[in-house]
Amino acid sequence: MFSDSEENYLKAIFHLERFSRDGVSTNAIAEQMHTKASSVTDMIKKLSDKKLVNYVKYQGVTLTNEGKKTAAKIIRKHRLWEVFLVEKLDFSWDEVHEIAEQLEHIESDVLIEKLDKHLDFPKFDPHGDPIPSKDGTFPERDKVLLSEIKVGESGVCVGVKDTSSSFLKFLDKNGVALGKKIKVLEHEEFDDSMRIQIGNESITISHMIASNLYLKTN
Amino acid sequence: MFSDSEENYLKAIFHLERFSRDGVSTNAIAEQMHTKASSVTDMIKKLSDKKLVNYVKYQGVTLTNEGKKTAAKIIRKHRLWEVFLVEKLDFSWDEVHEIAEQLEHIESDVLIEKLDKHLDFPKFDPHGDPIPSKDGTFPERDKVLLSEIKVGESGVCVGVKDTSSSFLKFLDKNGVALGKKIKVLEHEEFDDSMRIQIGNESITISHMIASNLYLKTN
DNA sequence: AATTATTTTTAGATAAGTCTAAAAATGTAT
DNA sequence: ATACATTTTTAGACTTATCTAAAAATAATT
Repeated sequence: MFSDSEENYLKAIFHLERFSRDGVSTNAIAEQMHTKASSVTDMIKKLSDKKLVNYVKYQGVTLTNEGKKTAAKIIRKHRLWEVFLVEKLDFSWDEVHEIAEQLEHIESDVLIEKLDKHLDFPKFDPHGDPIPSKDGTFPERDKVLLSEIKVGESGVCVGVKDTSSSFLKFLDKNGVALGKKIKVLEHEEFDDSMRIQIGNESITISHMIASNLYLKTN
Repeated sequence: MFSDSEENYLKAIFHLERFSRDGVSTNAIAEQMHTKASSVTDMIKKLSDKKLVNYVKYQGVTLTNEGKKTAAKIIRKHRLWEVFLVEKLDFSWDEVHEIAEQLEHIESDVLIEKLDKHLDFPKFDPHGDPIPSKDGTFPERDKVLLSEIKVGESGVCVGVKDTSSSFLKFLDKNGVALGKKIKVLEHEEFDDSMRIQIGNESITISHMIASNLYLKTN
């Protein structure tokens, strides 16, 4: 249906659209895709011809409904494959991104529905990100950044904001994982660092860390 | 490492090499790949530059050791994915080829070893074809074509020669599957058709069918 | 408002993979 | 062995996706 490259652009625009009120800029896409602005313009024109984005010269792009649906489908595939890699093949959550980047382009509707079933219809991927349903809707979860939680309160870790390998490795090293209960013990005004309880351990984390961890508080 | 196209050519040459004493001809490759002879020549030159095939103009090609190793690796991936699709995702054996054609190009050594383990190190794919090991060696199985088996003798179905969807569908329809016991009841001299016992049924099959089914006789 | 800086687009080039049509080499038959 | 047929290669063109460098449009600053 669409080339890998087209799919990657759609995905990038989808992610960028959530952080920009109006159109997504050419440069923003170029940075996200690690490519040059001129290449982006070329591709945007093609996507526009195919009615996947709304494009006005010099004004950036937005996804059409068709574009959004297509992007959601790719993200669905990516995240389902990530669940597979972690749950079934025993990968750790910081190793799966590159492989899922490849697997997300495999074309077969039957495959992805069977995979979904095999994984027992997961709603969130190993990083806590929502898996869109077949029709493109994202399940919502009321999650709060750890940095917003008051001393004495606690929650369960349900996701990360930053998904870089180095951050995920840091979390693993400190016993932080999805499903773990975290309690805020202290909050240092000066630098917004926190002491938190996780299992039997109590560790100190920087604001940088706390503002990239999502908890579900109930 | 190699492009999808290069990998597909290597695979095609690998399969063709087993049926031709000397080099594989350009036309043979073109037919196998559903492409034109001129395209084959172009690709052959590239593979030759990369030392994956031995090429002398107008003389056809043979795979180098490196080429053979690479081809075996792709076939390994293809067949492991086929096992996954049938065993884990509940596809039937006639539906998996096209999807495996895509999955075989996913690049990750760790992935394929973890998949192998997840599948409990299978030696044969759903069609009974051998899965090469990591180092490129193919497990052997002493199998005989059903057409070679004498009246009164029996064996267990372990593979097919033709793997076309229409043939596999025919087999399913007639209750033939891997692991099924088959006994030869009659052999018609005139057209080499056979009456065979499979489970409680007895069916008549043409020579065309019998010469595309492998049995293990013991 | 005019100038400077930044962003975006265009123009032209390159690489991979494919094709058609024509030329060259090889194989076959009288 | 000469002529015909087939196979293979070459030459040139096309598509997709990318790039650099220059031009055009927009944004920012004095």
